[in-house]
Amino acid sequence: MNPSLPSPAIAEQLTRLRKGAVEILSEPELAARLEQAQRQGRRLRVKAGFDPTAPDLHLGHTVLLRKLRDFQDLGHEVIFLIGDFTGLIGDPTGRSATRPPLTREQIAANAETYRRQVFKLLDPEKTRVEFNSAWLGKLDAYEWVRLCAKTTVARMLERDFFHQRWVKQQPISIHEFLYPLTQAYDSVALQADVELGGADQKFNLLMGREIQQEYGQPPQVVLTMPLLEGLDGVQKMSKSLDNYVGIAEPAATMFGKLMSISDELMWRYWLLLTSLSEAEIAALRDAVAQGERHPMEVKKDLAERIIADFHGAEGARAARAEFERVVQRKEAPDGIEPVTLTMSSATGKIHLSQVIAKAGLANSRSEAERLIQAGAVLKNNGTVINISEQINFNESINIQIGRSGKKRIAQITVVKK
RNA sequence: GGACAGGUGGGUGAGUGGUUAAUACCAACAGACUGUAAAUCUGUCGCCCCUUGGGGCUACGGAGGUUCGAAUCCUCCCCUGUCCA
Repeated sequence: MNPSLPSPAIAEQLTRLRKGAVEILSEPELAARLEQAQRQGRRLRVKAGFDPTAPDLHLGHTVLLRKLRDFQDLGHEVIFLIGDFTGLIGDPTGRSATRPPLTREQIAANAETYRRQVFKLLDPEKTRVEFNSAWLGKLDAYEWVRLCAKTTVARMLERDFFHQRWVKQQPISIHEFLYPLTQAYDSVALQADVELGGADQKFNLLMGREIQQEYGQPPQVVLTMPLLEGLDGVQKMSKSLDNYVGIAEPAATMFGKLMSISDELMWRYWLLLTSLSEAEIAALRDAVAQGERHPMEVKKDLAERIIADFHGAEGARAARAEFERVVQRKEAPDGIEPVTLTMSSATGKIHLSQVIAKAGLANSRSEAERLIQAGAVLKNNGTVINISEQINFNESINIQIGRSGKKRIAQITVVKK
C-alpha cells in the first residue's frame, strides 16, 4: 500500500469537498492536511472573509457558506472573518460617491445581521467569528512597510482586475494594493489551514500562501468556488444587478424568482445550492433529457429544496403550493393587504394612474400611465383598464399589474382628504 | 509645476448653437408566445398637471457669462488619464 495515497476515508472527504469547486490549490496538500488533522485529532482552521458593508446575503453567498458547512460536517472549524478593517477606513475606490467610513456601531450591527443569516447554514458550534481590525489595527507603520516589502508592484499588476485598469488607463489607488496584502496577513494572524473564496478571489488567496511562507508558516490550501450566476444566467448574482434571491426574502418571493431561471441554469443551482451529489444530479438530468421528468417539475423541486434551508420544510412546501395555486392556476393569492389611501381632488374623482402611483404599484404617475397604455393593468374582474378611468372616493378597487409573469396586486380604497 | 486628452440619461457611447427629453447598443419594464421558463417578436423607457390629445418643469461634472435660443461658444473651478519635470 502506497502511503502517499489518501486513505479511503480521505478520498471520500475529498470528493465531497471538491464538489462544485473551481480549483483546489493543491488537492494533494489538502489531502495531506486532512490526514494530518485526522491523525492528530485536530480541527483544521478554515477561513473565509466577508465584506462588512453588505450584510444582506443572497444565494450567491451561500455557495461559499455551503462549502464551509461541508468542512464543518467533516469536523473542522470555520473562521468567519469579517473584514471590518477597510470598512473602518472608508473606501475611496471606484463608484461615484466616496464610501464613508462605517462606525463601530454600524459594523457591529452588520455583524449581527450576518450572524442571524449565516447560522441558517453554518454550525454555530464550529464557527468562530473574527474581525480583522483586531490585528490589522494594531500594526504600526514599520510593520506595514515590512509587509509591503514582501511583494512587488509587478506581482500586483498580474492580477487581472488591476491589469485591465492599468491597460485601460483607469485609476488605481495605492491603497487598493493593500487589500490583497491585508487579506494575506489575516491568514498569517489566524494561522489558516485552508482559505475559501470566490473564483475572483484567487489572486488574494494565493497571496495568502506567499505571505504565510514569508512569515514562516506553511501555506494555506486554497479552495475557490464559482461565482453563482444570477437569475439572468449570465452575470454573477448581485444585488445591484437585481438578479438575486435574498436569503431573508419571503418564501413565496424566493419561489417565484427561482422558477424564473432558465432550464440550463437550473443545473448550476442544483450543483451549487443543494447537497445532492454530482451523481444524483447527473441522474436527474438524465431523467429530464429522456423525457421522464418535466423540467418544470424538477425546477419546482429545486426551489422547494433551496427554500427549505431558510424557511424550513413546511415553509417551502407552502411556497410551492402557493405558487401552483396563484401562478399556475391563476387563482387569487391570499393575504393581499387592503390599502387605504388618503388623497384630494377637486372633481370628487381620481384617475387610476394617480392611485396606482400613490399605492406604490408604480414608481411614478408617468410610469403608471405607461403601464396602463401597455395594457398591463387589470381591475376587479380582470378587465383591462383605460387611461381615462377614474375612481370615486370610498370605492374599493382591485388593481393587478402584469398579466403573465410577475404580478403586483393590491386592493385599494381611496378616502377623501 | 508644465503640455495634452477627457467628464453626456442605470451602463457603454453619439451629438459640437435651434427640427435634441437628447442617435445607437445594453440593461430595465410591459404585451404576444409559454412551463410566471429560456429564446423570439412588438411596444415603452425623466418628473408633474389636465387627460386618449395636449401643457409645464428639470436634465448633458460644478458655478457664472454670451445669445431670441446652449449639451454645444466664453470664463473660472472640480475630477480622471497620458506625457514631461
